Parts: sequence; C-alpha cells; structure tokens
Amino acid sequence: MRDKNNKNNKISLSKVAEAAGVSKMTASRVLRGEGGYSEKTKVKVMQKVDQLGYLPNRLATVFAGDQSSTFVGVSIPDLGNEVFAQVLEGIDRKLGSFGHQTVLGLTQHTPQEEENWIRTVLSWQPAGLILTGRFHSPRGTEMLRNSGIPIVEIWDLNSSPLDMSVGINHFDSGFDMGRYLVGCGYKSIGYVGTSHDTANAATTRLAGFCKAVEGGGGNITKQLCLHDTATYYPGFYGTEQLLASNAQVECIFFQNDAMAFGGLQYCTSRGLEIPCDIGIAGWGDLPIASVMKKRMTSMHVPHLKLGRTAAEMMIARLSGEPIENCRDIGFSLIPGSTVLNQNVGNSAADDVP
Amino acid sequence: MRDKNNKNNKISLSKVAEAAGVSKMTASRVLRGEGGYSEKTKVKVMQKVDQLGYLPNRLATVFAGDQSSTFVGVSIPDLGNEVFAQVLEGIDRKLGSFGHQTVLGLTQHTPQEEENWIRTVLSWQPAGLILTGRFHSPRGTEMLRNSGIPIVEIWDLNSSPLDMSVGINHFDSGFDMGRYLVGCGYKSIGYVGTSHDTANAATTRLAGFCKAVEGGGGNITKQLCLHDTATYYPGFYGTEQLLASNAQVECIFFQNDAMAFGGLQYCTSRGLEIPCDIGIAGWGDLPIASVMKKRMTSMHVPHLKLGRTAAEMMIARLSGEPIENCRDIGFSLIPGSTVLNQNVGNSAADDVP
DNA sequence: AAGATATAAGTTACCGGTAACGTAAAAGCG
DNA sequence: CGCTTTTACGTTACCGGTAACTTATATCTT
Repeated sequence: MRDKNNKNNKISLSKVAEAAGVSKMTASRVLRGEGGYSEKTKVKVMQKVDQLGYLPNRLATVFAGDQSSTFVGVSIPDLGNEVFAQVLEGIDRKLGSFGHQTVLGLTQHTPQEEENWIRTVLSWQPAGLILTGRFHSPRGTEMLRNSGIPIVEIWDLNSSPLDMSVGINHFDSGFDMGRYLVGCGYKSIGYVGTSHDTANAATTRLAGFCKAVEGGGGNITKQLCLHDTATYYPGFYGTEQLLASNAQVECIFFQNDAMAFGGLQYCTSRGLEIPCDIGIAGWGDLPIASVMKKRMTSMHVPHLKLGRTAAEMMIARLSGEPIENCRDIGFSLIPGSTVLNQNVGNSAADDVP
Repeated sequence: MRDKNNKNNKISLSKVAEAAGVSKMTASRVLRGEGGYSEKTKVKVMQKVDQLGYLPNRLATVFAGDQSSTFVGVSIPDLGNEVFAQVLEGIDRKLGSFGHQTVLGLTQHTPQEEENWIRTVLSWQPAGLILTGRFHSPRGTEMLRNSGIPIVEIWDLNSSPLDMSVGINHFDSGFDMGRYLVGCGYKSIGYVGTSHDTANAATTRLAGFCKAVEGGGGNITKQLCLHDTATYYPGFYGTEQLLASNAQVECIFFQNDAMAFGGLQYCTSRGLEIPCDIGIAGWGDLPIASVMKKRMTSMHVPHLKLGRTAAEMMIARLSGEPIENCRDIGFSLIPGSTVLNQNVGNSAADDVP
C-alpha cells in the first residue's frame, strides 16, 4: 500500500498492449508511428492509451540505448543578477522549442559547486551542457572532457573552448569603457564591485579597464571589492564607502548596472549632481535603463540573444550540423548621460584641458 | 566510429567490476557502501573507479525500480520578471542542498505550454513538481492527479490544492492596496497592467483592488491592459496612454513594480511631481526599491522565502514528514512616498476633505 | 495455383543498475 | 572437531522500453 503499489499502478506499455490485445512491440510501433501495423490495430492501441492515460517512461527509452536524452544541463552563477536570468530565459526558450529540457544548476560562482553539479548532472546522461564561465575545477574539466557530449561555455568568450563557446571578450569591454572614460577627460577614477573566489568575468573586465585607464594617463584612485552580491544596495553603500575615503574620484565605474544604480542613488541622495559633480558608469545595460530619463553610461550586451545563441549552437551540434565552435556575440558602449564628455568634438582621447 | 562507440566507450559498472576482478554486484555494493565486502575488495574497486573515471548512470538506478529520481520539475511563467527569477533561485538553492535537481519549464503564462511541459517532465519520472499558479488545463490537471507524486502549487494560494500550496492571497493583496489608496483620499484611480489568456494572479489582484476601491467610494476611471510583457517600458508607454485619455486620474496602480517604475519615469519626464500631481503604486517590491530615495508604494512579498518554502514542503513530503498542505507566506503593504496620504492622522478611510 | 514478395505482427535479447536469493569459505562455539 | 553462524561474495531476474530477428498471413506474380 505504499511506494510499491505506486510502481504497480503505473501504466506501462505492456499494460496498454495487453489491454489492446497486442504485443508490447506492436504498441511501441504504433506510439512511435514507425509503421508496420494496420489501421485497426493503431486505433485499438491509441484508444487504450487514451483510456488508461498512458505516459511513456523516457527514462526507459534513453536507458534502452541509442537515443540520448533530451536533457541539457545549464549552469548559471545566480539569478539575483537580472542579466543571468535573461540569459537563462534565452536558453530555455530556444531549447524548449526544440524539445529539450533544461536541468538547472546555480553554481554561485564557485568551481566546487560547479564540479558537484557537473558530476550529478552527468549521471543523468544529458544530451549536452551549457556552462557559464571558462574556468572550471580540474576534476570538473576532466569530467567534461570525458563526457563526450556537446558543451557550450558562455559569457566569457573562450578562444580555446572545451568544445564550443559564445560570449564576449570581457577584457576588451572593460578596456573600451576605460578608454571612453579617459577620453571623456576623467583622470581619477574609482571602481566599485564585488570580490570572488576565482577569476571571473568581472575581474577580467576590471583588468581591461585598469589597463586602458592607466595606459591613457588616468588613475584608478580607489578600487573597492565588497564581499557581497553585485546588486543595488551594495552599489549604494559601496559608493558611500568609496566617497568617504580620502581618494580623489571624479568618476566611478561599477561592476554592473545594478550597482551603478545604487551608486547613482547614493550620490543623488547626498546632493551630488550627475554627471557634473561625479560621473557614473555601469555595465550590462539593464532593462530599467529603457525608462530612465538620464540614460546610464553602460555597456550593452545582448543577453537574450546570448542565451538563444548558446542553445542554437547546442542544437546544431546535436543534430550534427557543422558549426563554428567560437562565437563573439559582441557588446556596444552606451555613452549615456551619467558621465560628462569634457572633450566633445575632439577625437584625441588624452587631450587635457 | 560514431554514437555506437560513444556508448561502448562509456565506463559502466560491469567494466569497473571486470577490471577489479569482482562481480558487478560486489562493485555495486562497494559504491553504495552497503557493506558485505572486505576492505581489500573495496580498495580494489575504488581504485578502478578512480582510474577509469567511472560515473554512475542514475537513469539506470531510477529505472531499475524502487528509488525515485531526484528531479523536481519547476514551472515558472517567465524570468523577465525579476520576481519569478527570485522565486526560482529560492527553490533551486533549497532543492540543491538536498540533492535534488531542478528541471525548468518556462510556461509563458499559458495553460497549453504548461500542459505540454507537464507531459514531458512527467515522462522523466520526477520526484515531484512545483508549479506556478493554480490554474491548469483539464488534461494537465488529470495528469497531475494521476502522477502520484508530490505537487506544490505556488504564488497563488490555493485553499484546495491538488496536493500542496504556498503563496499569498492575491485578491486580498489587491484589496488591501485599494483600501489603502482610497484611505489616502484618492477617488479617481487608474490601472495599468498587461492582459493574459487566462485568469492569473495579476487579474485576481485587480479584482480585489477594484472591489476595495469601489466599495470605499472610489472609482476605477481607466483600466489599461496592454498586450505586452509586464516590464519597465510597457509601464512607461502605458502611463502615457492612460494620461492621454480623457479619464480623470489622481493615482495609478500598476500590475507590478517594474511597470510602476516605468510609469514613474514617464510622469517625471512630463514634469509631473510625484506624489503631489499624481500618485503611483506598484506591487512586488523590487530590490531596486532599496536604493531609491522616494520609496515606491508597493506590496512586499518575500519571494526568496516563497521559493525556499515551496522546496521545503516538497522535501518534507518526499521524506514522509507530516506537513500542512497549505501555507500562506504573507505580504505587507509598503506605504512608501509615491502616494500622498491626504488623511494623515485620521483613522477613517473614506473621509472626504 | 505455386512460388515470390509484402505486410503485420510476435519473440528474444539487451541497456546498467539493484533486489533477492544462493553458496562457498571463514569464524565462532561448545 | 564438527556444528552453526557469519562474511563475502556470485547468480539470476527484473525495471520499460526498443533493435534485430523470426513467423504467420495477405497480396501479387506469371
């Protein structure tokens, strides 16, 4: 009267076949529309399928052999970040339209969590995996290598991916932002972000940013890496901390737009005029920007498209179509109006007034 | 040299056993730590497991019988809405910590999509399902009923759930907001939201809202249901449409905070002062509110906790613990400062100046 | 009408694990 | 020392489908 019965109560193909007075194999053929049965038999079987409410057991099908499952494992750092939520949405919609199912893994930016998740999800014989980031633990990498299934690494573009990669060059995007801000005439620039255990995209962006700023004659006067999530409120209090320090800061670059909005609100609440008193630059171009009067200076990345593309690459690979294994999805700088371009009309970037 | 080989190349338990010079069954016992083997044998087997990089095939285990899978299917309308992203995060984190995996389904608010997803996900023999919303297609409901697995319906509180339910009473939350706004002295109130094929939570909220407003002597002068997503920009242009109509509107209630922010920005851009010229009320209390100087009048719902609770109920049920099958997670009105309370100090709600 | 061919089935074996049962050797015991 | 009990395995069967093969009947040839 417990689990056992549950099992027994389940309608299997054999029961349908028995009820219809045919063999299991004939019922299987009807359900797969494979042919080799009469119209009369088909009707008999389908009637019983409806009547008994038969639901196939895909586990058995996949397990039986040749067919691989329709699962695709997707690892995402976290969903608190709107950006990743959109990437996931793009992935799942596209995968779903091709009959695949997303098995989610929130890996919290740690390779250990990711490794555990990889081990678990591989045990379910997925058709493929989509992973965020290019860095994996050694054991994780080994399992991925040995899995023999398609793997798409997203977010960070990886010129020598395990298998396939789609994303952007975060170093370059940071560099471009740095060059832009220096080009606007800023000399003393601050940074507010969060810290992570491992090298990640934000760190790479910061590296590119620093290189551009310092190479352009500017200075990163203060760099704050909070032990917190990269959301609105940490942006708010991080800015408070930054401005409370003695460091001279004419402009702040934030890890992402959410933090930048937090920073913007802090500045406004302290009576600072943006961009006259201080410049603010974010990264990621959140949807909320679409309604803000003062457009945030930011870096636009096509998140949904990134997710869709990752799913498309996966599907192409699964269906054996030839596919380039590295795709740059691109980014574009949004000048916005939260920084002041002190050199409007000038093309030279390092022209000091 | 194709798929077949892939299969052949996979390390199965038999291969490990063969390599270690023991039977399949002994290897199985070692891996499950079930006992009944010598220390020497254990070492031999584990060595080969490491050496060959054996990964168990959970499909086979589940398929084999007694054990149910560790999958939990989770359907979410969409992730463009930050609120649902947070709910999902809460669910997956909690499920993950108990060794369960989330199989995602984005059902786009349509019962048909949900039905298709239910059919597919059930074929994978999940341990349980978590569904957003209380309304399902007839066939979907039937499949759920027959599945015999734990089911948690979230978001909408369902006093007679299929199995379990956790969420809030959306009618009441709309009612409370309506009563509050009328209590503030507003008489002519507008609404901006989006339309859906089926009755959903937002519609229920609106119903409660209307009842409170009309019952309190106020009027819904204009009600806009856009055929669009419930995000920032539709809130912006929806407000434009609303204000362009001849309807008299002193205050606008929005389907959610994202739309309310869009509306707020539209009003500000047109030189309207909030809340002096027009009141704005949202729903959901987005994280961005934490940094806005002018706190949005809204309804707070503990999203992460909602997700966590749903997962906890699922896990409790799966482990056979007794559990109440209906949990009200509650909401709380955030007065904010985007509406003007014209009766500060008064307790009577329908006091007209 | 006899043989060749097509059609509509049924039979068997297998996927990778595990439960249930069987068995030989080692250990315990009076 | 011979008996029972325990330990450490091995064997067999099965989960729910499907591939590959076999068989029985219907249809087509000339």
